[in-house]
Amino acid sequence: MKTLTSGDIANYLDVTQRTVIRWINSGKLKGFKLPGRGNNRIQTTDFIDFLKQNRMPIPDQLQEEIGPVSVNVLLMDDEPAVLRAMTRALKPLQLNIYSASDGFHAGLLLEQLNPAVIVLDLSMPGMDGFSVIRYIRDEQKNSDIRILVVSALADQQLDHAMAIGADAVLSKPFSNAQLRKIISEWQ
Amino acid sequence: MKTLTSGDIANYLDVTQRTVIRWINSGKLKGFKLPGRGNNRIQTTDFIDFLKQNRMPIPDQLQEEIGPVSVNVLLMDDEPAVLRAMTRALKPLQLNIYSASDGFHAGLLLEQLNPAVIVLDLSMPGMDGFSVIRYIRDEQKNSDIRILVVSALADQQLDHAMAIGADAVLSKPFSNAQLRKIISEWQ
DNA sequence: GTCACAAATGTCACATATGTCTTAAATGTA
DNA sequence: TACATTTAAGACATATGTGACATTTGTGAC
Repeated sequence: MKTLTSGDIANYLDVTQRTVIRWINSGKLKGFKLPGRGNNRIQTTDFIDFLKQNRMPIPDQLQEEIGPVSVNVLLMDDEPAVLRAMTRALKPLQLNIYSASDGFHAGLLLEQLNPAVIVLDLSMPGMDGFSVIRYIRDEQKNSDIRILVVSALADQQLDHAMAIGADAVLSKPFSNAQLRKIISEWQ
Repeated sequence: MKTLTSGDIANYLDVTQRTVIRWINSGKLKGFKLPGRGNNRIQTTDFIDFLKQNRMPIPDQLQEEIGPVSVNVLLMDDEPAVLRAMTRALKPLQLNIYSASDGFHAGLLLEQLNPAVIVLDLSMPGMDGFSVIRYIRDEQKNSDIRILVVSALADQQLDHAMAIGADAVLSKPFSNAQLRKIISEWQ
């Protein structure tokens, strides 16, 4: 179990150790206390989660520890043709692109890949797109996932998607360039 | 009696061995001393108690020590009423019962729980029950999962389910006793 | 712009927990 | 047995948590 001290994190982020301790005590940063006087230890993975959740850059030294991170993108749409088109459109971005055409595989891949980005069609048979967004946003473990909603539904529905946690929406039909632009901005 | 040395614990917690010895000597961590020079030994259970008391994370390697692995059962059916009925029926068996009423949650829970048993309705909207069976049987990691198919479809379909990997089938409607009997035989 | 205000972060001192280093003895291993 | 490795303990160095207070930052009103 690799852990960091409050001082380590203070150095990483160029903040005072005092501040790190306050984050820990207020629950913003997960950690645990040694039995002595309560010196703090933070697991590296928890620290990285903390960084991702707050959209903070990951220090170079930590990048080495966790190895090269593969950026996974998960496309959810019930039309295979749309999936193929989006895959082609995103190919130049050098990401690992996976796609699911039904709810079962969407759920499977979401757990397996822990993707950085999800492109979600709101209207898939047997699966409520809104509940997918809600699920992701309620699971703090997944809360650093970026969600792009693509749909042919009315603007009102898209607004609702944004309200419950989507990071961006795109009305169908859209161009490859539009899709690429949004995704690439999240790298 | 499985015991740990001060060095073992130091490694587990990413602390100095010197610190572990201080915890033991101050009574914070329960242990006993060998007659020679007083080298310390700590029982695994005492160590785990210590971790729990101080709200410290339990290292992965020790997870197995803390008790029997729970047996998870995953029910997949699109009708909540059926899920509730099956849950009630299986309650006496003392299992951890989870249920999914759509493909998305079915996939999620399958990955999360790594269940020992799956009860699968073949006809769920937006999800092909046969492809679920095929998926599970193709993934060797999941190959020890028992699959019980419940369905109102014709016998021919049930035979096909058996052919591609189901362990048992049950025609709807069925009794609580029938369901319990099959699941309990798999324990 | 600037003014005010609240919240977050920084500074400092002090007691103490933890780390470092060394050495001799115990334990592991063949 | 003989050798390698681990261990406990002392002495000292360093890092840590806390409280009280100073400073900076973000925000909205004017």
